[in-house]
Amino acid sequence: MAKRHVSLKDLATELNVSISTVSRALKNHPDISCEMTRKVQELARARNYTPNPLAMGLLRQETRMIGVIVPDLVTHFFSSVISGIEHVAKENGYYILISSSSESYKKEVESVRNLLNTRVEGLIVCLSQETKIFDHFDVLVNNEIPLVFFDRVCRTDEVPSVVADNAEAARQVTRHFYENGCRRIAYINGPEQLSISKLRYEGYLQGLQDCNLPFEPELVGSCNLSPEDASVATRKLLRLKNHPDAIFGINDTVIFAAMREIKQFGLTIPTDISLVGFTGEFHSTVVEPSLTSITHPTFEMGKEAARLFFERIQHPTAPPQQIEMKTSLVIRNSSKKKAL
Amino acid sequence: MAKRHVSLKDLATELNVSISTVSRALKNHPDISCEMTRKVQELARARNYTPNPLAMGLLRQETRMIGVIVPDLVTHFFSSVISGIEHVAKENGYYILISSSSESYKKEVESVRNLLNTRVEGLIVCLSQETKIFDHFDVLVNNEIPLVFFDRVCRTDEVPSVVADNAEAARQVTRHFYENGCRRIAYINGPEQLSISKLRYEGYLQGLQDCNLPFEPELVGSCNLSPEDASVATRKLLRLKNHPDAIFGINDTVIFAAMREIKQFGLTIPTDISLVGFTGEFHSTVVEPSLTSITHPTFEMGKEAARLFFERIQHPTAPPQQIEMKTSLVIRNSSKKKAL
DNA sequence: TTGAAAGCGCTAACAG
DNA sequence: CTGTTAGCGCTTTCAA
Repeated sequence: MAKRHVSLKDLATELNVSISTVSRALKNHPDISCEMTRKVQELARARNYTPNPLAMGLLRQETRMIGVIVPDLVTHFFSSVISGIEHVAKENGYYILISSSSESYKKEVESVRNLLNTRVEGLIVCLSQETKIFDHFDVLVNNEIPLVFFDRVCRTDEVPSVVADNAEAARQVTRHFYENGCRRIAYINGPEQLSISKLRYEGYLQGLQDCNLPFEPELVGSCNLSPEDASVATRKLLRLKNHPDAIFGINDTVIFAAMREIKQFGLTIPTDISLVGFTGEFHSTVVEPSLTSITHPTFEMGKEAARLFFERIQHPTAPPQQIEMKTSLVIRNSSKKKAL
Repeated sequence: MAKRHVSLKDLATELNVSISTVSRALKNHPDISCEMTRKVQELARARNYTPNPLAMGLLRQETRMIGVIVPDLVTHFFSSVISGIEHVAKENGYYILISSSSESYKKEVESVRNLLNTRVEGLIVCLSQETKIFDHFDVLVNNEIPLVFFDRVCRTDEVPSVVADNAEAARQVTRHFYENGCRRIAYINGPEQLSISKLRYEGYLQGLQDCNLPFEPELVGSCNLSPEDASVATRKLLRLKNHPDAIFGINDTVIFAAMREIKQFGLTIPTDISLVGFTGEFHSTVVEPSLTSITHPTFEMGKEAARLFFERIQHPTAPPQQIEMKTSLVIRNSSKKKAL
């Protein structure tokens, strides 16, 4: 802050009045004479006065800051959700403080602590993939500090959350495969503790039932969400005596890795293996073949999360809502079997 | 902040000592008896005391927050740079306040104002593509408020900055094309006011000279950085009576759009047209053909920017450095002409 | 219609 | 070794 900002005191001194007069004049308090009010406001503008949020924060016990914890900053999904959060936050005069957990439980716990120490007014969080224990949110829940989860959620009976219609989407994908002639439909899941893993897996199973397809355990892979691990899982599927004719991946990273492996294995998409991902990536359209995928309204998810957050600020004890965002299956070339 | 955090006063009351004693004990002041120090620190831990940064900020006139303004949040380049900034900021106990200008001059100006009003200690900025006037940084420069530019920069004689070796990289790309047999090398530039546009264009020209290739104005396109505009620019190149046999794009968005257009036009990459981008995208490897590209050390750029920022905090009036990051040309399939 | 004073949480100079 | 006091910028009683 180098050169100090001008304060009420500065204005007061210059006008030879008291600080409280200036304070009141600035907010058009009826007690103050029009004359005075005008003079003060004029000077304030001239001197470029803006109230010091630190002082206000100290006084009102509010910082107008929201802490946001995401597993990473660089994937499209998270940066896009953050963008949505930022949008609504800005509308409400709030700033967001972003912290990346790098998919690490330990860092997530630290981030919660640090952000609270910074006196954010609450948190919007997407769980790291390692997180299996949820105690670190006790402080928030017990003290009625606003908390909202998105995408990867927990404790939904106590904490409001925003999610995609995960199960339904996965079910739809499975049926889409079936309708395109696939009969050995594989699924590459994420870490089992993640809500999205559970739900998308369930949807997959339901989809199989819908189509009267048998469930075959060998067709279900899983991975932490790294490209490397996804490649391993894909190769395992490819090496089955009877490889799948369709693969559904839990997210972008997984499906792009799978795509690479399939090509490298010498198989053709979609002729040999159809592929569908769960992604909002711009790049779905730029890969070859273009990728059929379930598309999140990511920006909207961020906006919803922020909206829930502000509701929480208003009514910290209201029963927690869960908002389910509709996804849509965008059909491109990776799932269109040749002549049908 | 719902339930108030515990304060020094709370601890003092509970221990029946003065606030200053508690304050000193907490920082192991030699004046305080071991006995007292122990007792205080124990209680502080038990009550989960953490100093209130608002109070500290007010007192010390520092907020430990850096404002970061980027053109957008969702492209890999920016989210990755932000990630780097966050990393170094965290190491120094600082938080970053992110604001997106959405490539709009007006929003950039607003962001500068808002962030300063929030009392960030300084700004790290990448200019919006619309920005041609740089007055909004006067406040910072004149008041010695730390400011660092990255990637798209201005006023480099007054403000420290981090950039890629733009000209050199573009020159290298041009030569790479030449060495692979291309003779009609096109370049799709960004808005001319951007430093990166100027420099990469210069590099392109130098490259042509190096190879003794004539400069042909019709081979230079330009666009704002949207996919749509990039497509238009590409189509214009493709419709030349004698279309280029190589295209270099100023960034990811442009080159991916170009890739799509070329395919749609019925031409083959790299046989008909070689393609090289300026990108750090993971997706370079997933498109078909895989994309040869100049790769930024984006995360490192963020770290450097933050480092410069902290130097600036230390020495606000030191002569401004410009750090040039080495890029590297990663050769993949999009630029390998068949039999050479 | 205006001013004085207290207090938000903290530190530091000054007393004792 | 510990307490008192002032002050960072602001709002808000309470007094005048």
